[in-house]
Formats: sequence, structure tokens, C-alpha cells
Amino acid sequence: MQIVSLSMATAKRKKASKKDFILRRAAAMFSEKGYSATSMRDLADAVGIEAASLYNHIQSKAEILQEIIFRMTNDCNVHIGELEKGKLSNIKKVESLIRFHVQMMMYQCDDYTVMINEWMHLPEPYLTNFNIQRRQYVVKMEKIITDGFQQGEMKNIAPYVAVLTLLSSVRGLEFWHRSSQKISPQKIEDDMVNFLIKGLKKN
Amino acid sequence: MQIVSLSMATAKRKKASKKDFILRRAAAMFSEKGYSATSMRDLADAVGIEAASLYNHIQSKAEILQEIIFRMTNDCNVHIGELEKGKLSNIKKVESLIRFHVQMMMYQCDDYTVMINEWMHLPEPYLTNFNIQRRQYVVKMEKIITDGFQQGEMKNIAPYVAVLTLLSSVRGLEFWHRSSQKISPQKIEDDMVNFLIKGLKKN
DNA sequence: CCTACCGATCGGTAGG
DNA sequence: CCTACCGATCGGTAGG
Repeated sequence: MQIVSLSMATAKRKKASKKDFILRRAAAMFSEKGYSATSMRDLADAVGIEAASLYNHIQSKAEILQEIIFRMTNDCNVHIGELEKGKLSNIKKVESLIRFHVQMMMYQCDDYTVMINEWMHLPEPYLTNFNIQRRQYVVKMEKIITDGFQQGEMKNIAPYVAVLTLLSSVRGLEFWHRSSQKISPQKIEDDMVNFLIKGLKKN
Repeated sequence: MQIVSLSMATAKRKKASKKDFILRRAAAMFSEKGYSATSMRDLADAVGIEAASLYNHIQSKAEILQEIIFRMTNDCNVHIGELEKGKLSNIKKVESLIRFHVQMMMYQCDDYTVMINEWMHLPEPYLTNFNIQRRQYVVKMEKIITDGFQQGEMKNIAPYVAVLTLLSSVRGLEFWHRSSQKISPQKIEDDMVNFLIKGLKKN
């Protein structure tokens, strides 16, 4: 009984790690060529198996996209949830959000890029789910900026514009990631925070 | 002779305007679903003809993408060329660049979005050509920011980070464009300029 | 501008 | 995990 459940756990772990490997390769290819331009045969080649064998680990091409994207949205929701519970000043909350997104773009570049560039290929009902989550996330960010203005920490900039700008700025790092990277991740992160926070902070 | 050349000119103009119509529809669809996920049959439906008939106006699917993208890169090059010849302060040059990109995103949204999101589907040698042009454009922007620092107008922010941030910020407006647009184009443009220029300006 | 059609490739399944 | 294969759809051409 013990041995059975142990070997089942092992089998499950092995299978999960092979699936993880497929998801990682898929994220890299979706990020580089796009979801639609990546075929299951391309992906199978990158994984080192036949296309048909992929279906022992995943159910469909769309499922791969879903898993990549909703793993990311989950991380984002966890982070902003902790911010909401925490006691940072609003300006520090914005700084934390910028650093969080910059770090995702630098250390989970493929997954993050797939989320921002390929979400429209999610099949329903996942597409609607994603759009709702993104909308909620934006509203939460807007609230932080509105609070920051009302509490005298920030300038009176339209929260909607600020949030769109903050979120999209990070996308530029895609090119940094593909380039020779003469600037260190830490310096990029600090420069970006300094640059963006200056547009918000009072004084 | 006169009549012949006149009717040829008319025929040419008519053909050009039908091709323009196809390009506009294509830009809208490439922008919404991506280049790879848009089939020539989808496009033909949107234009109102059979798929085969498209080929009387264009040579290939890739040619459509090329025309959309290189029309935009040409506009960008013309604008920054005029800036280089002009006598604006460096900070005013940056402001002009921001306004130019915001306006492209607001008034030529489909073409601009296709350029930033679908360039990787250009076939060679166009892909290399595009990458070279983008690199040159970034270098020109970096020079303006470096000059601005040396002449005491701007803070000492890494030009590379500033340029990546400025260029990618505009991409957020994609969501504004798709939404109910409660904020006027002029206010969006001004807010964005204020927000981004604050991160650069000294004082 | 259409009908008819091409070979290639797509996501995915059956069966072992 | 593989071989063999499915119907659907792809970009594009021939011929009128």
C-alpha cells in the first residue's frame, strides 16, 4: 500500500515534470513565433518526440496556452493581493508593482510574453475569464493610484493612463532580453522604477 | 494618346484604391487575430470577393504584411529625419516623438499594431531590413537623450532604458482604443507626455 | 473576378 | 511513445 502510493506519486511527479518541460518549450516557441505559427510538429521536434506523443501529456494545443497564461495571471493576482493586505505607502505599492512586472519580464520572459501577446488565442470560456481577470487587475492598480493622489502622495494624473503606461512599459524589455544585455538586470530594474515613479510622485 | 494615358492612369488609380482597401481590411484583421491566424479566405470574406481574386491585387499574403509595415517604418523615418534637421531643444524633440507615436497608435491603430506585433512574420530579406531600420531608429532616439543629458536638459538615465520605455508605453493605448474611450484623444496624449517627460526632465 | 483545383500542412485520433 | 492515418484548411495557381 505504501509502495503503491509512493510509485504513483513518483509516476505523477515524473509525468508532471515532463509536462512542465513541454510547457517550457511551448512558451519559448509561442513567445518567438506566436501561438498560431507554432505547429504541434514544431513543438514535438523541440521536445524530442513525435507529434502524436505530445497528447499523452496534454489534451490539446489550446490547453498548453491556457496553462501558460493562467499560471502567470495567478502569480499576478497573488502579488497584488499581498499588496492590498500590506501596509506600504501607495507610492511604494506602485514601486513594488513595477519591480514585480520587470522581474517577471526578466526571469519568466517566455511565459510573460505569451500572456501579453497571445491571450487572444484562448478559446472560450477562457478568453472571457482572462479579460475579466485583467480588468480586475487594472481596477486594483487604478485604486492604488487614486488613493495615492487623495492622500497627497502623487500627482493628479489620470489613473487609467498611468496604469496602461506602467503595464506596457515593461514590454520594451523583450528587446533587452533578446539583445546582448550589456546592462545588468538590477540596473534595468532600478532605472525603470526611477523613470516611471518620477512621473507619478509629488515633488 | 492623351485618352489612353488618362484611362491608364484612371485604371491604375482604381486598382490602387482597391488594393488600399484590401490592405486596410488586412491590417484590421492582422491586428485583431494576428498574421498567422488570419487566412486569405477570412480576408477575402471581409473584402467581399473570393480568395483567388485577391491575387489580382496582391502577389502574396506576405506582400500585404510588407506593405503595411514598411509604410509605417517610412512614416517613422520621415518624422525623426525632420526632427534631426530641426532646431528644437532635446526635451522638445522627445515630446514630439511621444506625441507622434501616440497619434500613430490612435489614428493609424491597425497599421501601427501590425508593425509592433507582427514584424517577426516578415520573410527574408524584409525581416533583416526591418530589424536594421528599428535599430537605427532606436540609436537616433538614444542620441537625442544623450545630447539632452550632456546639455543639461535631462537627468542621467540610461538612454537605452528610456527609449525602450518610451516606445513600449504607447502600446498600452491598444486597450484604450478597444475600450469605450471615455477619455479624449487629446487628453490621453497630454497625460502621456506629462507622465513620461517627468521621468526625463531635470527639475 | 469566378470556379475548380493543387500539394502541403494543420490539430488530432486509433491502435498497438 | 510510435506508425499510420483522418478530415479540414492552408496559400496559391490555371484557365476562362
